[in-house]
Amino acid sequence: MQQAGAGRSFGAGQGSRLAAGPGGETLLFLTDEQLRRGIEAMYFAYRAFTSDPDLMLEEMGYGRAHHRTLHFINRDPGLTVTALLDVLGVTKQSLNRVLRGLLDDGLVESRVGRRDRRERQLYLTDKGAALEKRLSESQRARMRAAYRAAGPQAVAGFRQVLESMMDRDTLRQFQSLRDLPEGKA
Amino acid sequence: MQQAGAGRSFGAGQGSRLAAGPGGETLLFLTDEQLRRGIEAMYFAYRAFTSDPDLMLEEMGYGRAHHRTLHFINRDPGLTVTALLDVLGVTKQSLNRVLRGLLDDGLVESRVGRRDRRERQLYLTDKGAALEKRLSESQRARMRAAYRAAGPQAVAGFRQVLESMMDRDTLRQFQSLRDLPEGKA
DNA sequence: CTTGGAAAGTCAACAAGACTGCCCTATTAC
DNA sequence: GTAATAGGGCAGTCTTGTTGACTTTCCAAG
Repeated sequence: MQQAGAGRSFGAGQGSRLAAGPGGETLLFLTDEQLRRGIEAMYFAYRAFTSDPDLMLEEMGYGRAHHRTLHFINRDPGLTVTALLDVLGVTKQSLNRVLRGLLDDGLVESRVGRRDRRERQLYLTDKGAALEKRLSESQRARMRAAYRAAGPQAVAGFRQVLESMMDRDTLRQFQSLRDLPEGKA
Repeated sequence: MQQAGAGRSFGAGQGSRLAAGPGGETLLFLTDEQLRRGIEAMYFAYRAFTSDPDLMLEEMGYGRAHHRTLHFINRDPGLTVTALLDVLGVTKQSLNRVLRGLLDDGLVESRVGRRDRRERQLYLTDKGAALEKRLSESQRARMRAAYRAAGPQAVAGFRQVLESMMDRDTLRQFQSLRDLPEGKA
């Protein structure tokens, strides 16, 4: 094992100090330099994180926006365009161009809403699901490897920090995405 | 305390199992769903993470590319254009437009290299340093709050996972950035 | 039943920030 | 003296985001 650099990580033990606060809780003193390292780690990791799907997408004329669209339709089949707009945080026009491409290429299917016939409910076709699977599997593989290399405690910490970094609305959005539709592999 | 959602985090204790591997090392069994949660957390957190600087930048007609440029010039004053190109991972032409803007607006200064007069060494002006400070302080504040909310162990885990997520070259780049120039506040 | 408004789609125009390819100068290295 | 390197500039393209304006479809309240 020993995935890239797993052994000699530079965690919180390097210059940061712990102290008991007035209420007894543990406080962390972090230097600006340590925070900056965290910022840079975030930048580089995110870049690496998106690099595998980006390569596949580029080959077939798609971009990151297509990936995100496929991802959220896959996670919540039948969601409306408005719901998708909300989770992606982009404008209708911006999404529409991407969505039209996916519809034209037969990766996504748009059905008239059952409750409200103005709404369009979005589903992946088999072809779309296949691409989504390819894309997400590459990211899962990277995430899995990182998790394995860093260990269970690190995984918990990773998620805690990421969640704490979100602002209220984003966190709410993230958490409302909690429940998945079916136990798909 | 209790920054947004810090308390009820969904770390590794929810469905993941630990087991002793053949060599005695601890193994983590992660479901695809848990990995997907990690992927989404990364997406939402990164978006939140860049949102504060993005707002400031937009007000003054800059973009994220300007931020990154200022960041790396600030971290390593006097670095050459090629070095900056390398760390940003973009093309010369792409950087050039951004860099020209910063030079024209008097945020960055370009001096002829001392060793090699073909090279241009880049420095922030006072004005540039002031903007960089504003931008990075907003991100440091967010990072600091997240670290405080999540705790020291979480911080270590966060960084371990991020590092493990980088591929070889990215990690090398990240780690070669290790040493900072001076003890600036 | 009509009308107001919401949901969705479409068209046009624009900007940032990536890209490629090509050309040019200054300077260093061989 | 020539080749290679560092950098800059110009032209054009692409993706993905943005506004603004307009239409169609459709539900629901008057």
